Amino acid sequence: MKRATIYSIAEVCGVSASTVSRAFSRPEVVNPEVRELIHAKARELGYRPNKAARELATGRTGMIGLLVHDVANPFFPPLVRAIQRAADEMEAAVMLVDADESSAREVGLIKQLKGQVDGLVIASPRSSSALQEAAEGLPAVVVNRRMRGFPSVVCDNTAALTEAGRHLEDLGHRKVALMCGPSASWAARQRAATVRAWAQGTRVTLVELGSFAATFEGGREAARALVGSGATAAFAFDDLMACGVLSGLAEAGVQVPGGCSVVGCDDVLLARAVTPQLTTVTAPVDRLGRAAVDALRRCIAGEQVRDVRMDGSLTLRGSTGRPA
Amino acid sequence: MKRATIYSIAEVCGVSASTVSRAFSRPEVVNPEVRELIHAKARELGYRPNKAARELATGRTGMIGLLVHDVANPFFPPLVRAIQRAADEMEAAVMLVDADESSAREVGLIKQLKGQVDGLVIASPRSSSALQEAAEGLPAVVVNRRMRGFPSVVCDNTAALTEAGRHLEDLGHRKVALMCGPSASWAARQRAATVRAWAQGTRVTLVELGSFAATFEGGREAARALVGSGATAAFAFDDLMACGVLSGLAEAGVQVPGGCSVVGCDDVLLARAVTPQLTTVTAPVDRLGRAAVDALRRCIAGEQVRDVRMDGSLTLRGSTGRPA
DNA sequence: TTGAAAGCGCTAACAC
DNA sequence: GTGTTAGCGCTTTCAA
Repeated sequence: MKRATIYSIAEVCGVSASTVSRAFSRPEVVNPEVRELIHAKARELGYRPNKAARELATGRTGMIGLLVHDVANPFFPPLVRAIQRAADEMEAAVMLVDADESSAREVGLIKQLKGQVDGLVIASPRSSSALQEAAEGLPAVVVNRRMRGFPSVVCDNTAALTEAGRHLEDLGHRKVALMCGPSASWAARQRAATVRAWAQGTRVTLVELGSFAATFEGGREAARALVGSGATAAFAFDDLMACGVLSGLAEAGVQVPGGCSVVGCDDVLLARAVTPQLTTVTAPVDRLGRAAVDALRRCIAGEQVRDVRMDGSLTLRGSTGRPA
Repeated sequence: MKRATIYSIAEVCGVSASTVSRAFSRPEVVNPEVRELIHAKARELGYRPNKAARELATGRTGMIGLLVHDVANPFFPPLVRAIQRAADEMEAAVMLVDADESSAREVGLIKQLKGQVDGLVIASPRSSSALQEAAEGLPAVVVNRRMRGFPSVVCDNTAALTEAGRHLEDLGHRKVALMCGPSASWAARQRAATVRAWAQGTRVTLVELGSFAATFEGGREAARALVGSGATAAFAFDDLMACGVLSGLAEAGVQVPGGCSVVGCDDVLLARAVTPQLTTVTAPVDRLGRAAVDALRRCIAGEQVRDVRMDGSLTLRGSTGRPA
């Protein structure tokens, strides 16, 4: 009682194995009647093509790798889900690998992945030339950062962050803190640059704090720096940090938004789960994931792929308000 | 300039391909000198065994599937990470598939996975006979629930929840709410049963609310029910729900823990990110993941595998205190 | 439109 | 210890 193969089907249908193969891979070239017969029998026998055999013959695995910096960071799971869905639609399976926050592991993982996947989506905020080198020869796209040598799919937060700045200014804030993320992070640099650019030519004084780790703890640390800064509002690098800031401020007895307003970035689940809920920049995660897979598909097909950028949007919630 | 194969190495070394194959798969049976030569040349040529070929020959893929109900639920990412690490150590790759919270999708996914993986870790809170049927013939273990027909690795929260109950009683609570999770969830039933059992024979009156969705929103809904209940403390099904409860209580103007204490379960990242931080039952996620992979390995090897249970532990934080 | 046949890279008897 | 050989299941020329 073995699994059905093209041979067993061929036998049942009285045709050759190659015809069965073609009935699936290039249906249009086989006689419609024969094709239908083959499909019918295949279904009946529960035929499922053997991926390994196909891979061995074609060199294609039907899998795409997804390298994430740290699955436990709340930004990633929705992205993983989105990528998975998109891959699903193109009949590809996703092999997830978590770099465990270690850039060193990343290059090892990529090398392992090579030959196991047809292409790679890199969702890692840090760059490294070692990483580029490791991915050499493997079609790959980078998501949520730009990186030399790879097509990228990024969320552009410029407009939304600028809007957030104006929002703070409108509320009457005149001294705003910028709590920077890790300088190795592309997104952190981008966001910081955006906020600085916005502050130019406004009546707002920008106080730069940090950098801090892009973690909850990093945010608590940032809060301690924030308390003495005199700022009445603050941009956190991301929502995770922003939540840490909320926690730190609460501990210091500072009301939010009365004593200090806080703006996050990404709009992860967490952002809605804290009190007050975070004003933040919402990233179009589903679209990012879909675009990444799509770009990768084209990479694999050998097409030239252009960078994709899509805008984040400002989402106002309870963590911003008038200074007391 | 093609990739090295056992043949190219064989040629360079002046031995047969089988010897090269053996030098890797069963090194002890080949002449040490020859073996070293082969390994040296292999390294030099950058040889990486072709997984597809091996799979085709052996029938083993070297991959394990990981079916999660919803990666975006904060409970899962750390588990995914742990499983991944453990799999890594046994040279297996993890294929993650997200059921997108749909039990129906789960069975489809399992069928797809079949033949692509050597075994399956099922991390899904809902049972279904369809699921069992789908996994028929595929070595599989279930994590964080028990399920007929599969070995399971679960966190037993009985002791810790009971301890939490005593803690509340000691603090002076006499009316405690139990906010039940989805009745389809094994964990929800377990936890509810534990809390009920604890309440028996104490001076505490238990008020059962729900069931509610195991989501943040479900928690907010639960909070509305909680407010009118007269309870001064509440067990939430899990941390996510507990966070929703905090949010709902804040909205209703109820202080935590002064107006109402809240106990969560799982100790996800979120639990520490909210204010006040949640008193909760900490699950040994890393050990759960490791045990699951280990059990699966043995399943695949054909060994008889027994259920594994490990205890959760009570973690006291700010969300519990004396009733005002 | 179909079939025969070679081959993808590796493993696993089996014989030496 | 080592080589020979026969597959694993599929794709893909090439002929018919």
